[in-house]
Amino acid sequence: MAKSMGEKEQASLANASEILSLIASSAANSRAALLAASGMSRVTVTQRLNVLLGAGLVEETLRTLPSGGRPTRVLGIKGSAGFLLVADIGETHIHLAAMNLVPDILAQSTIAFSIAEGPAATLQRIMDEFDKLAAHVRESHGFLVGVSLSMPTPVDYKRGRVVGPSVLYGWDDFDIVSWLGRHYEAPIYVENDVNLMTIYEHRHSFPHIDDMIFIKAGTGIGSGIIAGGKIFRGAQGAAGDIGHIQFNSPDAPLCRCGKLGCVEARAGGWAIARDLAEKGLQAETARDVVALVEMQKPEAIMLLRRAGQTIGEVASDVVSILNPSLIVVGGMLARGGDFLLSGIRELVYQRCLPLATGDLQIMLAEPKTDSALIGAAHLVLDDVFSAGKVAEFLARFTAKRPR
Amino acid sequence: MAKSMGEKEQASLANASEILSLIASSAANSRAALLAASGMSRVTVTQRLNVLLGAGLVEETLRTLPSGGRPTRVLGIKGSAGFLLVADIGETHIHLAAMNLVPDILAQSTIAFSIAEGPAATLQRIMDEFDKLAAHVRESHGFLVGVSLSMPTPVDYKRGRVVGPSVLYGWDDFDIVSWLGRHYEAPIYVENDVNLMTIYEHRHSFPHIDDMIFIKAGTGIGSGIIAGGKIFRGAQGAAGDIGHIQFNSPDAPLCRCGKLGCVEARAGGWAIARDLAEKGLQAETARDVVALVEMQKPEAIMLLRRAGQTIGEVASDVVSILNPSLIVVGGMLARGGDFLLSGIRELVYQRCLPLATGDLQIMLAEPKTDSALIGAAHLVLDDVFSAGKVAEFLARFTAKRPR
DNA sequence: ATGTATATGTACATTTTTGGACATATATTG
DNA sequence: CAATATATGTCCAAAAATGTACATATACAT
Repeated sequence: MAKSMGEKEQASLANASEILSLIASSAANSRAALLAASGMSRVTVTQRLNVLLGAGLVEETLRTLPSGGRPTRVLGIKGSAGFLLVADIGETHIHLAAMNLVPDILAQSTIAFSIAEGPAATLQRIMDEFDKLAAHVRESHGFLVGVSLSMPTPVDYKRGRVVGPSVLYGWDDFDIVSWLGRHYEAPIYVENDVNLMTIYEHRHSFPHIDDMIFIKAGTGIGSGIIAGGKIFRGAQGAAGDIGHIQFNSPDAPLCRCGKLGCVEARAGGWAIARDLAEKGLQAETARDVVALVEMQKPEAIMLLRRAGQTIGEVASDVVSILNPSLIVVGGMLARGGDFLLSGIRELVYQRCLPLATGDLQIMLAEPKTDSALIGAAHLVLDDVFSAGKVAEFLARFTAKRPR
Repeated sequence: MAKSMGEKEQASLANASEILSLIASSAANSRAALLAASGMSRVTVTQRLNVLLGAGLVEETLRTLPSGGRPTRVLGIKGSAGFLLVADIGETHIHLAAMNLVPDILAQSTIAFSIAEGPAATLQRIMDEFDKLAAHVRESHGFLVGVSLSMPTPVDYKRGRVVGPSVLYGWDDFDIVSWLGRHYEAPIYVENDVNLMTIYEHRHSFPHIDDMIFIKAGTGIGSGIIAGGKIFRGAQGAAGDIGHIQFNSPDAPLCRCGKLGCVEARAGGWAIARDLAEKGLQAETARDVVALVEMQKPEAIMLLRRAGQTIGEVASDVVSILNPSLIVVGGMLARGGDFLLSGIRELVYQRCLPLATGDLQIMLAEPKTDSALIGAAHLVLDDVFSAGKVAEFLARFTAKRPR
């Protein structure tokens, strides 16, 4: 009898997948909205929702919506229904975290990273660290929902690996997803850090904007594209790679990529530091550049503004091509205040047609260290709860939780 | 009793919407595929499909797929289940057609167009001409499914109107969709011609390519973007407007838009004609330019190749930003043979990172006069049969057809 | 406090959908 | 030609979803 009960509930959970997907994707956050969005009858919605509430996957939040009558109870995924393991691989350090499904960071740590170690050894160290982090949360959040890695390089998202020659020698074409997949019974995601920061900005600050660009101006220059409300990756996952667009000029500087006159070689943090050093100022990194700007050094301010103009030049191309309604500028250089931004705005308004700039907003991102990490969590959650994959999630949930 | 039968069939038709959508969108073209795609039981699929077959909306095509057993009968929308009225407004002429749902052209005509007439008078003349065309097909294709207009200007698709100052003085912000909507009981669509040509290329020649660009090189220069398998329009419908991206150079020519050094002012048909005329050759239009190239005039060949390089320069920006897997080049200048194409390829391969160009194809479109018209039809059909709108289509179908 | 509006739960008869089981159609293979 | 594989139709009992009616919860307005 107990078994048949278990089976029954399992079956019901499987049926509740559509409801779960709607709630998780924020497509519907109340019973009434579920009714409208699902097209199912009230009875069915109630039943399936009750299954989800009973299973602890969904909860009624404290928030209610005024309605002129009994207030609407707002529904949401229960943050503690599971946990995620995410890691942001930088050029010198790896930042790791265990997160709930909100997603909030529950536990985090940082370990050193050396490219020389190679992918397998590095991934092994990440797994070891993940084990420690998981130990903190496994009791309270029982269920590993997904694993997600942020990479400082181009990533072919579909194939789950780093592509193209990049700062990570030896990682090119290493099948990260398969390697990690052998050790976890949860889906693995690998994505480029700029795309993840873009997802964070979109999901966190501008969820209702469908077409936007995030520009990361740090050591290098990169961007991420939200098109029709979703991250746009292109054929190889290389979309948004604006750092190596070239401009002709007599003094075109040599870029790290071997070409002349790339945006990055003109406006990247390393390029500004190079130019400052030439002028006798102490600067090696993007952080140094910002420090000099904060110290009101006129050379640094001038170069940051000029970098903004260069970025504005590509940004104006992006605006002409994509016609976004918002450009968010983040990365270390964006912490240098409005000098960068005003340079960007200047060029965009100068070079784009009024049609494209009429409703265009250009603004700085709020400084946020963990944005790639949180973006990596959103990536997992969006995929796992997507219409096509909720069923799979529910199957794993049912299999793993204690009966 | 007869009435209750009618109601019954009507109700069944409404239920068949999902099946219809799957067939119309080519997401499933056989009973087995419908089973898999819909998730419904075989019995239900059979029943609903029979309703659609009975109503004459869907048919078994003559084509079968080999299966190692009884061959799969391929299903498709019945072309004669309805008709479309489409018009392609050019700068001097309007090309109109009545089309079936394949979509094929059933009847067509061309009328003169003068901008001075203004939108209301022009639309009235289009409607008159549509009436004549509809007379030819109403008997055999009873049901007006949709009306679609191709415009030679930027269009805000969502708002259904021409936007921005353009060659169509007086049309800016005129609410075309509402105006026509008062006269037809069918949905009205208005879209930019380059986007429609892009849709045609995608749907007709490259349906399985998800990320591609169509560049129209004619009098002006424009482009359309397919991102994730769908046309991408941006916030105001101005995405793909590459003709007015500027390049700095000492000799930057003045553009029609008032800026200096736009792509169009360097490589558009009018710009090449201008340069040829300066060299003493007889040329006013893009067609003249191509004629001179076909006559092997070295000046014309040189300028066409240089135009290709200029277009290649923007194309390389587009590739860096969007990472498409295909660029198709069409428009009048594309009929000048490979000179334009080789210029484009040269610059793209020179300026883009290998990651983005590795799997990139760049090719000429097949010359096709009606591509905007057919694209306009695809636009209607894709929307009308989309998951969210099939139900509405079925309701109109049921209401209009004779009982 | 009372009335009204909206949100939400539940029992039950009715209608739909599903899962098999069984039957037939039409290829390919030997 | 027989054997086999896949495609497809249909009957029927079982399961699921729906519509309806009735009941309760909680806010706002008077």
